[in-house]
Amino acid sequence: MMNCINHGSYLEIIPPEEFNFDECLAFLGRANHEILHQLKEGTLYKLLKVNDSLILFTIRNVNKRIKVEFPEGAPSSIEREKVGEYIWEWFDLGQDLDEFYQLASKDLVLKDVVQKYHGLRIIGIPDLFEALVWAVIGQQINLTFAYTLKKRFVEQFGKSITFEGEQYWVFPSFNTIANLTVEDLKKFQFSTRKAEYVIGIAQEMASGKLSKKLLIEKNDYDEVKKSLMSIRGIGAWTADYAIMNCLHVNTAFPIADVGLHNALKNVLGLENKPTIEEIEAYAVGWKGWQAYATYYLWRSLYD
DNA sequence: ATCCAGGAACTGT
DNA sequence: ACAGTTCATGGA
Repeated sequence: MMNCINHGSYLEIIPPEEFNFDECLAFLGRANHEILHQLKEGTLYKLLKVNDSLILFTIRNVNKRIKVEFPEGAPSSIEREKVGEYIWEWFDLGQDLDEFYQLASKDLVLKDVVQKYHGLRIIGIPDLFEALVWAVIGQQINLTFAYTLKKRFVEQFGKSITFEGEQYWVFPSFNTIANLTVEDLKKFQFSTRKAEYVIGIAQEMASGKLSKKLLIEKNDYDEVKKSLMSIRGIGAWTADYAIMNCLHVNTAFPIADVGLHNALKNVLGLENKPTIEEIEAYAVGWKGWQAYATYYLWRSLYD
């Protein structure tokens, strides 16, 4: 299913028709505090851990294709393949958005945003630990501070390489975090709760009780959500956030999300943020595509 | 100062 | 099952 040509020194990914690389970059570029990727003049830089090696790659748009290069020299063929798979999943390129666009073009709430950001895809978080930790960090604090906490977390416990004077980071492994104490994280302004949640999730994954593979095997949205919510620190919002960003399930719907509420308020020109009941009413026509509806509405917050 | 932030657990009914 | 309270900290 992945449409990727391995040229040896570089990769060429052929995205599906409904894809706009610039829209995706616009979304990625919204977070100027982001530490896990960098955007320079239309080129995206990212460091990826493949087995035990750290691979730096760049991606940019060349003739409607995604060109992937390796500034430090091309890794092995298998590693290049892994990088291609990562990008394919990261940009959710396996998704056929036709049905969503059909549905959204007739929806009063979504009509304008899907037209405006056409070709945008859910730029996910393929790593389950990263997806869950990022969601927990973001719980009930402003995004600016959330990025600050994430930066400290990554710079303290992640790995990095330096290339042409810039440092590139990969997210910490759950094995590293599983061995920390709450105090280790409180030093970086994590609250006691957040520290407990993050370490608990790491331990759950280190023990093998929680993994992306196990969740995928459930192959059922409700089961996956229930399973995630049984973990301390993961409520409905965090579960849906991870399900939409990591497992690419389009029925995931973080309906309590404040960003979604603000987006709806703006898009609809409301006086106040809508209630959950009102959002449920707006969303009756989004069935099967709640995650994409949410994502496009999030995108509208960054204009 | 004051309100709130891409919530969740806990407590009491 | 449901509603109210507490947690924690920085941004605007």
